[in-house]
Amino acid sequence: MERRRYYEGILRSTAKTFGFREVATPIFEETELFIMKSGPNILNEIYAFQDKGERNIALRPELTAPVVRMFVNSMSNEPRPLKLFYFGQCFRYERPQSGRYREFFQFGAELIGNANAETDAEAIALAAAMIKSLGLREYKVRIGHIGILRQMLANANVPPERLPEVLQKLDKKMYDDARDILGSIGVGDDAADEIFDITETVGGKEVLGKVSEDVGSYLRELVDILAAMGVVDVEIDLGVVRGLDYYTGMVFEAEAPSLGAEKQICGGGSYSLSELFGGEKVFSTGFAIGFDRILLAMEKEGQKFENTGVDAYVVPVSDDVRTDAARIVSMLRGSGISADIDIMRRKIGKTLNHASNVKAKYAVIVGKNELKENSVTVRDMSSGDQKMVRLDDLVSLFR
RNA sequence: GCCGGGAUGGGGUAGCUUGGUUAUCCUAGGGGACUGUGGAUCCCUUGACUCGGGUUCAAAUCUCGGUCCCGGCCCCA
Repeated sequence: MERRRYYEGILRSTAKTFGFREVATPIFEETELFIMKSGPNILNEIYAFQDKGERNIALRPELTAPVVRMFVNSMSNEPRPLKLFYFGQCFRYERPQSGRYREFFQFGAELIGNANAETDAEAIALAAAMIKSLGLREYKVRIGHIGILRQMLANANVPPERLPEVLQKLDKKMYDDARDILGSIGVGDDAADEIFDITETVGGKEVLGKVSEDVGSYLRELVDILAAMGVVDVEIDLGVVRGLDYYTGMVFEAEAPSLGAEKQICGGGSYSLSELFGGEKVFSTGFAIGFDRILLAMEKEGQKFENTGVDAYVVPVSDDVRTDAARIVSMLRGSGISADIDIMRRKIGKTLNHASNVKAKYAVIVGKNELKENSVTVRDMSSGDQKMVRLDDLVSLFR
Protein backbone atom coordinates (compact mmCIF):
# COMPACT_ATOMS: atom_id res chain seq x y z
CA MET A 1 0.00 0.00 0.00
CA GLU A 2 2.86 2.39 0.71
CA ARG A 3 4.20 1.78 -2.74
CA ARG A 4 0.83 2.19 -4.37
CA ARG A 5 0.09 5.39 -2.47
CA TYR A 6 3.44 6.80 -3.46
CA TYR A 7 2.79 6.29 -7.17
CA GLU A 8 -0.82 7.42 -6.83
CA GLY A 9 0.52 10.64 -5.40
CA ILE A 10 2.78 11.14 -8.38
CA LEU A 11 -0.11 10.64 -10.79
CA ARG A 12 -2.31 13.04 -8.81
CA SER A 13 0.24 15.78 -8.80
CA THR A 14 0.92 15.32 -12.51
CA ALA A 15 -2.80 15.64 -13.26
CA LYS A 16 -3.03 18.74 -11.12
CA THR A 17 -0.06 20.21 -12.92
CA PHE A 18 -2.15 19.98 -16.07
CA GLY A 19 -5.06 21.77 -14.43
CA PHE A 20 -7.25 18.77 -13.77
CA ARG A 21 -9.53 18.42 -10.73
CA GLU A 22 -10.11 15.19 -8.89
CA VAL A 23 -13.57 13.64 -8.72
CA ALA A 24 -14.92 10.44 -7.23
CA THR A 25 -18.06 8.47 -7.96
CA PRO A 26 -19.80 5.59 -6.17
CA ILE A 27 -18.41 2.07 -6.42
CA PHE A 28 -21.73 0.88 -7.82
CA GLU A 29 -24.19 2.39 -10.23
CA GLU A 30 -27.46 1.40 -11.78
CA THR A 31 -26.71 -1.44 -14.16
CA GLU A 32 -28.57 0.46 -16.85
CA LEU A 33 -25.81 3.07 -16.98
CA PHE A 34 -23.27 0.58 -18.27
CA ILE A 35 -25.78 -1.04 -20.62
CA MET A 36 -26.51 2.35 -22.15
CA LYS A 37 -22.84 2.90 -22.76
CA SER A 38 -21.72 -0.54 -23.90
CA GLY A 39 -24.78 -2.56 -24.83
CA PRO A 40 -26.53 -5.47 -23.08
CA ASN A 41 -23.66 -7.87 -23.66
CA ILE A 42 -21.57 -6.30 -20.94
CA LEU A 43 -23.91 -7.95 -18.43
CA ASN A 44 -21.86 -11.10 -18.95
CA GLU A 45 -18.70 -9.33 -17.95
CA ILE A 46 -19.67 -7.29 -14.92
CA TYR A 47 -20.75 -7.88 -11.36
CA ALA A 48 -24.45 -7.08 -11.60
CA PHE A 49 -27.17 -8.02 -9.15
CA GLN A 50 -30.25 -6.81 -7.32
CA ASP A 51 -30.11 -5.11 -3.97
CA LYS A 52 -32.71 -5.59 -1.22
CA GLY A 53 -34.90 -2.98 -2.84
CA GLU A 54 -34.76 -4.99 -6.07
CA ARG A 55 -32.82 -2.26 -7.80
CA ASN A 56 -30.52 -3.49 -10.53
CA ILE A 57 -27.05 -2.37 -9.65
CA ALA A 58 -23.57 -3.16 -10.87
CA LEU A 59 -20.07 -2.71 -9.58
CA ARG A 60 -18.52 -0.23 -11.96
CA PRO A 61 -16.41 -1.89 -14.65
CA GLU A 62 -14.84 1.42 -15.68
CA LEU A 63 -15.12 5.06 -14.76
CA THR A 64 -15.93 7.00 -17.88
CA ALA A 65 -19.68 6.33 -17.71
CA PRO A 66 -19.93 7.19 -13.99
CA VAL A 67 -17.96 10.40 -14.46
CA VAL A 68 -20.07 11.48 -17.43
CA ARG A 69 -23.22 10.65 -15.46
CA MET A 70 -21.88 12.77 -12.63
CA PHE A 71 -21.22 15.55 -15.08
CA VAL A 72 -24.80 15.36 -16.36
CA ASN A 73 -26.28 15.13 -12.86
CA SER A 74 -24.39 17.79 -11.05
CA MET A 75 -21.69 19.51 -13.04
CA SER A 76 -23.36 20.43 -16.30
CA ASN A 77 -23.35 24.13 -15.46
CA GLU A 78 -19.69 24.28 -14.57
CA PRO A 79 -17.44 26.38 -16.80
CA ARG A 80 -16.20 24.47 -19.83
CA PRO A 81 -14.04 22.73 -20.43
CA LEU A 82 -14.25 20.46 -17.43
CA LYS A 83 -10.95 18.77 -16.83
CA LEU A 84 -11.54 15.94 -14.37
CA PHE A 85 -9.42 13.08 -13.15
CA TYR A 86 -10.20 10.12 -10.98
CA PHE A 87 -8.60 7.17 -9.30
CA GLY A 88 -10.56 4.20 -8.09
CA GLN A 89 -11.18 0.51 -8.23
CA CYS A 90 -13.26 -1.18 -10.87
CA PHE A 91 -14.62 -4.70 -11.11
CA ARG A 92 -15.02 -7.04 -14.01
CA TYR A 93 -16.34 -10.56 -13.95
CA GLU A 94 -13.61 -12.15 -15.98
CA ARG A 95 -11.09 -14.88 -15.54
CA PRO A 96 -8.09 -13.42 -13.72
CA GLN A 97 -4.60 -13.82 -15.09
CA SER A 98 -1.33 -11.97 -14.99
CA GLY A 99 -2.06 -8.23 -15.13
CA ARG A 100 -5.79 -8.81 -15.05
CA TYR A 101 -7.72 -8.94 -11.82
CA ARG A 102 -11.39 -8.93 -11.00
CA GLU A 103 -10.79 -5.89 -8.86
CA PHE A 104 -8.37 -3.42 -10.34
CA PHE A 105 -7.57 0.26 -10.21
CA GLN A 106 -7.87 2.85 -12.90
CA PHE A 107 -6.42 6.31 -12.98
CA GLY A 108 -8.06 8.34 -15.67
CA ALA A 109 -9.09 11.73 -16.92
CA GLU A 110 -11.90 13.24 -18.95
CA LEU A 111 -11.91 16.57 -20.80
CA ILE A 112 -15.49 17.60 -21.35
CA GLY A 113 -16.30 20.48 -23.64
CA ASN A 114 -15.16 20.26 -27.21
CA ALA A 115 -13.94 18.01 -29.98
CA ASN A 116 -10.76 19.41 -31.41
CA ALA A 117 -7.08 18.72 -31.74
CA GLU A 118 -6.22 20.84 -28.71
CA THR A 119 -8.49 18.74 -26.50
CA ASP A 120 -7.09 15.47 -27.80
CA ALA A 121 -3.54 16.76 -27.47
CA GLU A 122 -4.17 17.74 -23.88
CA ALA A 123 -5.42 14.25 -23.09
CA ILE A 124 -2.55 12.47 -24.79
CA ALA A 125 0.01 14.84 -23.29
CA LEU A 126 -1.33 14.15 -19.82
CA ALA A 127 -1.36 10.40 -20.36
CA ALA A 128 2.23 10.49 -21.63
CA ALA A 129 3.33 12.75 -18.77
CA MET A 130 1.77 10.45 -16.21
CA ILE A 131 3.42 7.36 -17.62
CA LYS A 132 6.72 9.19 -17.75
CA SER A 133 6.36 10.59 -14.26
CA LEU A 134 6.17 7.08 -12.88
CA GLY A 135 9.50 6.30 -14.46
CA LEU A 136 8.35 3.56 -16.82
CA ARG A 137 10.99 3.26 -19.51
CA GLU A 138 9.59 0.85 -22.10
CA TYR A 139 6.26 1.93 -23.50
CA LYS A 140 4.70 3.00 -26.74
CA VAL A 141 1.91 5.48 -27.39
CA ARG A 142 -0.07 4.93 -30.55
CA ILE A 143 -2.63 7.31 -31.99
CA GLY A 144 -5.35 6.31 -34.39
CA HIS A 145 -8.65 7.58 -35.66
CA ILE A 146 -11.78 5.51 -35.65
CA GLY A 147 -13.48 7.78 -38.17
CA ILE A 148 -11.26 6.65 -41.04
CA LEU A 149 -12.26 3.00 -40.91
CA ARG A 150 -15.87 3.85 -40.15
CA GLN A 151 -15.95 5.96 -43.27
CA MET A 152 -14.28 3.34 -45.45
CA LEU A 153 -16.52 0.57 -44.19
CA ALA A 154 -19.59 2.72 -44.72
CA ASN A 155 -18.42 3.50 -48.26
CA ALA A 156 -18.04 -0.24 -48.84
CA ASN A 157 -21.68 -0.63 -47.81
CA VAL A 158 -20.97 -2.57 -44.62
CA PRO A 159 -24.21 -2.35 -42.63
CA PRO A 160 -23.82 -0.73 -39.19
CA GLU A 161 -24.85 -3.88 -37.32
CA ARG A 162 -21.90 -5.76 -38.84
CA LEU A 163 -19.37 -3.09 -37.94
CA PRO A 164 -18.40 -4.40 -34.48
CA GLU A 165 -17.36 -7.84 -35.67
CA VAL A 166 -15.35 -6.41 -38.54
CA LEU A 167 -13.63 -3.86 -36.32
CA GLN A 168 -12.85 -6.57 -33.80
CA LYS A 169 -11.06 -8.67 -36.43
CA LEU A 170 -9.20 -5.62 -37.68
CA ASP A 171 -8.13 -4.75 -34.15
CA LYS A 172 -6.69 -8.25 -33.80
CA LYS A 173 -5.13 -8.03 -37.28
CA MET A 174 -6.98 -11.21 -38.19
CA TYR A 175 -7.25 -10.31 -41.86
CA ASP A 176 -8.33 -13.72 -43.14
CA ASP A 177 -11.32 -13.71 -40.82
CA ALA A 178 -12.05 -10.10 -41.71
CA ARG A 179 -11.88 -10.91 -45.41
CA ASP A 180 -14.39 -13.73 -44.90
CA ILE A 181 -16.81 -11.47 -43.08
CA LEU A 182 -16.42 -8.68 -45.60
CA GLY A 183 -16.85 -11.16 -48.43
CA SER A 184 -20.11 -12.39 -46.96
CA ILE A 185 -21.33 -8.81 -46.96
CA GLY A 186 -20.31 -8.39 -50.57
CA VAL A 187 -17.13 -6.40 -50.14
CA GLY A 188 -14.61 -7.34 -52.78
CA ASP A 189 -10.96 -8.26 -52.17
CA ASP A 190 -9.64 -4.98 -53.53
CA ALA A 191 -11.76 -2.93 -51.20
CA ALA A 192 -10.82 -5.24 -48.33
CA ASP A 193 -7.10 -4.89 -49.12
CA GLU A 194 -7.48 -1.14 -49.12
CA ILE A 195 -9.02 -1.31 -45.65
CA PHE A 196 -6.30 -3.66 -44.38
CA ASP A 197 -3.66 -1.36 -45.78
CA ILE A 198 -5.04 1.50 -43.69
CA THR A 199 -4.94 -0.55 -40.49
CA GLU A 200 -1.28 -1.32 -41.24
CA THR A 201 -0.42 2.35 -41.50
CA VAL A 202 2.14 3.13 -38.81
CA GLY A 203 4.67 5.92 -38.41
CA GLY A 204 4.99 9.70 -38.24
CA LYS A 205 2.62 12.19 -39.75
CA GLU A 206 4.11 11.59 -43.19
CA VAL A 207 2.09 8.35 -43.39
CA LEU A 208 -1.13 10.33 -43.39
CA GLY A 209 -1.00 10.90 -47.16
CA LYS A 210 -3.34 8.02 -47.89
CA VAL A 211 -6.17 9.08 -45.60
CA SER A 212 -8.90 11.55 -46.32
CA GLU A 213 -7.95 15.20 -46.16
CA ASP A 214 -10.11 16.16 -43.16
CA VAL A 215 -8.83 13.38 -40.90
CA GLY A 216 -5.31 13.71 -42.22
CA SER A 217 -5.07 17.39 -41.44
CA TYR A 218 -6.71 16.82 -38.08
CA LEU A 219 -4.11 14.25 -37.04
CA ARG A 220 -1.29 16.40 -38.43
CA GLU A 221 -2.51 19.28 -36.31
CA LEU A 222 -2.71 16.99 -33.30
CA VAL A 223 0.82 15.69 -33.77
CA ASP A 224 2.12 19.24 -34.24
CA ILE A 225 0.57 20.39 -30.97
CA LEU A 226 1.98 17.37 -29.19
CA ALA A 227 5.41 18.09 -30.62
CA ALA A 228 5.17 21.68 -29.39
CA MET A 229 4.40 20.27 -25.97
CA GLY A 230 7.46 18.06 -26.16
CA VAL A 231 5.46 14.88 -26.58
CA VAL A 232 7.39 13.27 -29.38
CA ASP A 233 7.48 9.63 -28.40
CA VAL A 234 4.16 8.90 -30.07
CA GLU A 235 3.37 7.33 -33.39
CA ILE A 236 0.44 7.26 -35.73
CA ASP A 237 -1.09 3.81 -35.95
CA LEU A 238 -4.35 3.67 -37.84
CA GLY A 239 -4.72 0.08 -36.69
CA VAL A 240 -5.75 1.28 -33.26
CA VAL A 241 -9.39 0.43 -33.48
CA ARG A 242 -10.34 -0.42 -29.94
CA GLY A 243 -13.58 -2.11 -31.04
CA LEU A 244 -15.50 0.46 -29.08
CA ASP A 245 -18.73 1.75 -30.40
CA TYR A 246 -18.83 4.94 -28.48
CA TYR A 247 -15.61 6.54 -29.67
CA THR A 248 -16.19 9.17 -32.31
CA GLY A 249 -12.78 10.22 -33.59
CA MET A 250 -9.26 10.06 -32.25
CA VAL A 251 -8.37 6.96 -30.26
CA PHE A 252 -5.09 6.17 -28.60
CA GLU A 253 -3.49 3.60 -26.41
CA ALA A 254 -0.23 2.93 -24.65
CA GLU A 255 1.36 -0.41 -24.13
CA ALA A 256 4.25 -1.85 -22.19
CA PRO A 257 5.76 -4.68 -24.23
CA SER A 258 7.09 -6.41 -21.12
CA LEU A 259 3.58 -7.41 -20.10
CA GLY A 260 2.83 -9.86 -22.90
CA ALA A 261 -0.81 -10.53 -23.63
CA GLU A 262 -2.10 -7.96 -21.15
CA LYS A 263 0.27 -5.25 -22.26
CA GLN A 264 -2.14 -2.38 -22.75
CA ILE A 265 -1.58 0.09 -19.93
CA CYS A 266 -3.66 2.99 -21.18
CA GLY A 267 -6.54 3.52 -23.56
CA GLY A 268 -8.72 6.41 -24.56
CA GLY A 269 -10.15 8.61 -27.22
CA SER A 270 -12.80 11.14 -28.04
CA TYR A 271 -16.44 10.34 -27.50
CA SER A 272 -19.86 11.73 -26.80
CA LEU A 273 -21.90 10.04 -24.09
CA SER A 274 -23.69 12.70 -22.09
CA GLU A 275 -26.72 12.75 -24.38
CA LEU A 276 -27.22 9.04 -23.67
CA PHE A 277 -27.51 9.81 -19.98
CA GLY A 278 -30.08 12.54 -20.35
CA GLY A 279 -27.81 15.54 -20.76
CA GLU A 280 -26.98 17.78 -23.66
CA LYS A 281 -24.58 16.44 -26.22
CA VAL A 282 -21.05 17.43 -25.31
CA PHE A 283 -17.92 16.13 -26.95
CA SER A 284 -15.24 14.80 -24.68
CA THR A 285 -11.90 13.11 -24.70
CA GLY A 286 -10.82 10.75 -21.98
CA PHE A 287 -8.48 7.96 -21.12
CA ALA A 288 -7.72 5.54 -18.33
CA ILE A 289 -4.48 4.07 -17.13
CA GLY A 290 -4.45 0.54 -15.74
CA PHE A 291 -2.77 1.24 -12.45
CA ASP A 292 -2.05 -2.35 -11.41
CA ARG A 293 -0.76 -3.14 -14.81
CA ILE A 294 1.59 -0.18 -15.05
CA LEU A 295 2.97 -1.01 -11.61
CA LEU A 296 3.54 -4.55 -12.81
CA ALA A 297 5.43 -3.22 -15.83
CA MET A 298 7.59 -1.05 -13.59
CA GLU A 299 8.34 -4.05 -11.42
CA LYS A 300 9.37 -6.03 -14.48
CA GLU A 301 11.76 -3.23 -15.39
CA GLY A 302 13.39 -3.71 -12.02
CA GLN A 303 12.16 -0.52 -10.40
CA LYS A 304 12.45 -0.85 -6.67
CA PHE A 305 10.40 1.07 -4.19
CA GLU A 306 11.90 1.70 -0.77
CA ASN A 307 9.70 3.11 1.92
CA THR A 308 11.38 5.36 4.40
CA GLY A 309 11.07 5.55 8.15
CA VAL A 310 10.71 8.49 10.46
CA ASP A 311 13.20 11.34 10.57
CA ALA A 312 13.81 10.99 14.28
CA TYR A 313 13.71 7.95 16.51
CA VAL A 314 13.82 8.96 20.15
CA VAL A 315 15.87 6.57 22.26
CA PRO A 316 15.63 6.81 26.03
CA VAL A 317 18.91 5.62 27.54
CA SER A 318 17.35 4.54 30.83
CA ASP A 319 13.89 4.22 32.32
CA ASP A 320 14.18 7.37 34.41
CA VAL A 321 14.33 9.61 31.31
CA ARG A 322 11.29 8.17 29.56
CA THR A 323 9.05 11.11 30.41
CA ASP A 324 11.71 13.50 29.13
CA ALA A 325 11.86 11.41 25.97
CA ALA A 326 8.08 11.60 25.65
CA ARG A 327 8.24 15.36 25.89
CA ILE A 328 10.93 15.50 23.22
CA VAL A 329 9.14 13.22 20.76
CA SER A 330 6.00 15.30 21.23
CA MET A 331 7.92 18.51 20.58
CA LEU A 332 9.27 17.10 17.30
CA ARG A 333 5.86 15.84 16.19
CA GLY A 334 4.25 19.14 17.06
CA SER A 335 6.73 20.83 14.75
CA GLY A 336 5.79 18.56 11.87
CA ILE A 337 8.83 16.32 12.10
CA SER A 338 8.07 12.64 11.83
CA ALA A 339 9.25 11.09 15.06
CA ASP A 340 8.91 7.78 16.83
CA ILE A 341 9.83 6.57 20.29
CA ASP A 342 10.52 3.27 21.99
CA ILE A 343 7.43 1.82 23.65
CA MET A 344 8.80 -1.68 24.19
CA ARG A 345 10.95 -0.59 27.14
CA ARG A 346 13.98 -1.97 25.41
CA LYS A 347 17.48 -1.22 26.39
CA ILE A 348 19.42 1.29 24.33
CA GLY A 349 21.22 -1.23 22.15
CA LYS A 350 18.04 -2.99 21.14
CA THR A 351 16.29 0.30 20.54
CA LEU A 352 18.98 1.51 18.19
CA ASN A 353 18.76 -1.79 16.43
CA HIS A 354 15.04 -1.36 16.05
CA ALA A 355 15.41 2.23 14.86
CA SER A 356 17.74 0.91 12.21
CA ASN A 357 15.30 -1.85 11.21
CA VAL A 358 12.48 0.63 10.71
CA LYS A 359 14.76 2.87 8.63
CA ALA A 360 14.79 5.88 10.92
CA LYS A 361 17.11 8.56 9.55
CA TYR A 362 18.36 9.83 12.91
CA ALA A 363 18.32 8.58 16.48
CA VAL A 364 17.72 11.16 19.17
CA ILE A 365 19.37 9.71 22.23
CA VAL A 366 17.98 11.04 25.48
CA GLY A 367 20.20 10.41 28.52
CA LYS A 368 20.84 11.92 31.89
CA ASN A 369 24.24 13.27 30.92
CA GLU A 370 22.79 15.21 27.98
CA LEU A 371 19.72 16.39 29.86
CA LYS A 372 21.94 18.04 32.49
CA GLU A 373 23.01 20.37 29.70
CA ASN A 374 19.50 20.66 28.19
CA SER A 375 20.75 18.62 25.25
CA VAL A 376 20.34 15.32 23.44
CA THR A 377 22.65 13.27 21.23
CA VAL A 378 21.64 13.10 17.57
CA ARG A 379 23.01 10.13 15.71
CA ASP A 380 23.01 9.79 11.94
CA MET A 381 21.83 6.22 11.45
CA SER A 382 23.53 5.66 8.13
CA SER A 383 26.95 7.11 8.94
CA GLY A 384 27.00 6.61 12.69
CA ASP A 385 28.18 10.20 13.24
CA GLN A 386 26.69 11.79 16.29
CA LYS A 387 26.78 15.06 18.12
CA MET A 388 25.27 16.86 21.09
CA VAL A 389 22.43 19.23 20.22
CA ARG A 390 20.71 21.68 22.52
CA LEU A 391 16.96 21.04 22.89
CA ASP A 392 16.30 24.59 21.73
CA ASP A 393 18.08 23.84 18.47
CA LEU A 394 16.64 20.37 17.86
CA VAL A 395 13.60 21.33 15.76
CA SER A 396 15.53 23.72 13.55
CA LEU A 397 18.20 21.09 13.03
CA PHE A 398 15.63 18.67 11.62
CA ARG A 399 14.01 21.36 9.57
C1' G B 1 -16.87 -20.06 -20.83
C1' C B 2 -12.40 -23.59 -21.65
C1' C B 3 -7.56 -25.53 -19.91
C1' G B 4 -3.16 -26.27 -16.69
C1' G B 5 -0.62 -25.74 -11.96
C1' G B 6 -0.86 -24.90 -6.81
C1' A B 7 -2.19 -24.14 -1.20
C1' U B 8 3.03 -26.58 4.74
C1' G B 9 4.92 -21.10 10.87
C1' G B 10 4.66 -13.71 9.37
C1' G B 11 7.69 -14.34 4.36
C1' G B 12 10.40 -18.11 1.31
C1' U B 13 10.62 -23.51 1.36
C1' A B 14 11.88 -29.35 2.07
C1' G B 15 9.00 -33.58 2.83
C1' C B 16 4.20 -36.04 -0.95
C1' U B 17 6.15 -40.41 -6.16
C1' U B 18 6.96 -45.34 -2.14
C1' G B 19 1.57 -43.40 4.31
C1' G B 20 4.75 -44.47 10.11
C1' U B 21 10.66 -40.32 14.03
C1' U B 22 9.86 -34.56 17.80
C1' A B 23 7.48 -31.96 9.93
C1' U B 24 13.30 -29.64 7.13
C1' C B 25 16.11 -25.43 6.18
C1' C B 26 16.52 -20.03 5.38
C1' U B 27 14.41 -15.60 6.94
C1' A B 28 11.45 -12.76 10.24
C1' G B 29 9.56 -11.76 15.40
C1' G B 30 10.64 -11.89 21.11
C1' G B 31 14.63 -12.54 24.82
C1' G B 32 19.82 -13.13 26.22
C1' A B 33 25.43 -13.05 25.82
C1' C B 34 26.16 -6.88 25.76
C1' U B 35 24.42 -2.56 33.00
C1' G B 36 24.72 4.45 27.83
C1' U B 37 25.20 3.17 21.47
C1' G B 38 22.41 -0.45 15.88
C1' G B 39 24.09 -3.27 11.46
C1' A B 40 28.34 -9.00 13.04
C1' U B 41 28.36 -13.63 15.72
C1' C B 42 26.46 -17.26 19.07
C1' C B 43 22.54 -19.26 22.34
C1' C B 44 17.36 -19.71 23.87
C1' U B 45 12.41 -18.99 22.19
C1' U B 46 7.60 -18.05 19.29
C1' G B 47 5.25 -20.01 15.10
C1' A B 48 2.56 -24.17 9.97
C1' C B 49 0.40 -29.13 6.99
C1' U B 50 -6.50 -24.83 2.86
C1' C B 51 -11.52 -26.97 4.49
C1' G B 52 -14.78 -31.31 4.72
C1' G B 53 -15.71 -36.55 3.79
C1' G B 54 -13.42 -41.44 2.63
C1' U B 55 -9.53 -45.49 2.80
C1' U B 56 -6.13 -47.22 6.76
C1' C B 57 -3.89 -49.66 12.93
C1' A B 58 -1.81 -44.93 11.10
C1' A B 59 -2.78 -39.37 6.28
C1' A B 60 0.98 -33.24 5.06
C1' U B 61 1.57 -37.77 2.01
C1' C B 62 -3.51 -41.93 -1.05
C1' U B 63 -8.77 -40.77 -2.64
C1' C B 64 -13.42 -37.76 -3.50
C1' G B 65 -15.67 -33.07 -3.05
C1' G B 66 -15.53 -27.76 -1.73
C1' U B 67 -12.98 -23.06 -1.24
C1' C B 68 -9.20 -19.94 -2.56
C1' C B 69 -4.72 -18.57 -5.29
C1' C B 70 -1.46 -18.46 -9.69
C1' G B 71 -0.99 -18.91 -14.91
C1' G B 72 -2.67 -19.74 -20.25
C1' C B 73 -6.82 -19.35 -23.93
C1' C B 74 -11.33 -16.66 -25.12
C1' C B 75 -12.87 -11.88 -24.32
C1' C B 76 -11.40 -7.07 -23.07
C1' A B 77 -15.80 -1.08 -22.44
